Amino acid sequence: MNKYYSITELTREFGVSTRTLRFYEDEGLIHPERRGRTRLFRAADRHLIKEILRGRRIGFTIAEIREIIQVYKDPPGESGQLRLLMKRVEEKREELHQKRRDIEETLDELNNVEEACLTRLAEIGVGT
Amino acid sequence: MNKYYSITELTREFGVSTRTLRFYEDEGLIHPERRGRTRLFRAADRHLIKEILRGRRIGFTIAEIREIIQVYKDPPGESGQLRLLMKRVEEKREELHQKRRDIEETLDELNNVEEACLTRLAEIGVGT
DNA sequence: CATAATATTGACCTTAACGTAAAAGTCAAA
DNA sequence: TTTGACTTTTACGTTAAGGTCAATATTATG
Repeated sequence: MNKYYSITELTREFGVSTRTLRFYEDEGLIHPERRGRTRLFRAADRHLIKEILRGRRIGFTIAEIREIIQVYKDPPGESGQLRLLMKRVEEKREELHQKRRDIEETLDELNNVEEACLTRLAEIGVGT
Repeated sequence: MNKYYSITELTREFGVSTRTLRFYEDEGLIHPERRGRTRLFRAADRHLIKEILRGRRIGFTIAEIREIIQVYKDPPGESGQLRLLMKRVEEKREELHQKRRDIEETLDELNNVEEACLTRLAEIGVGT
């Protein structure tokens, strides 16, 4: 095991461009190894990419994602920093709860739209 | 009743700038009335703004939001269009489901971070 | 060995969603 | 009447997150 992933391998798996992965490296989110100039991605990098993309999907900015990664890499030791972090965590939680409510409401609306479509189709269907 | 809202009234309620509301008008999302040059917003506009901002929070683009509003304003009558719309609805639903999963996972992670903080704080607290 | 696939860096380009600043008009209150 | 709050339009600026293109390796394979 201990496999390496090539960049295109990962772009195919995740449906992103090489530019995107290089961009994430430039932004300090990932740090693939190198053989010569070529990037070699480890399972850990792959996993990190997965998390980055998840963050992206829910609307986190690169800066926010970087911050989160930083916290995992080296968590704060001082109590003031810890409290600050907890406050930020609480804020993010609120934000995500709101987003979840937004999604629920929108899903309800989509259901309504679909039903309206079906009703209308049935009406039309009768006359066809 | 039948009240009008001024633009600043709404910016305060929703925490957005006047630029934003004017932008939404330029983009054809809302159509406030006018008295002279001044915009007068109705309850319906206010409600629409609420929906626009909800869409924004879950990552919809202006174009997508406009499209949704359009569907409500004048739903397609032809069966081909209806089927197309239903397909789009299904896609959106998938997207939102994914997003909801992403949020759940991230909320779990936030919980972990918080717990780690508390644990660490307790450790430090002992020695302080 | 030639071709195709894949890799690199560097540089400029693009799009969305507003921000910001300028110049000017309206209206109420002190 | 002047100050302050609010309004308008026009127009250029900004930021994030990559896209796109060029020029150049490296590598595998038929």
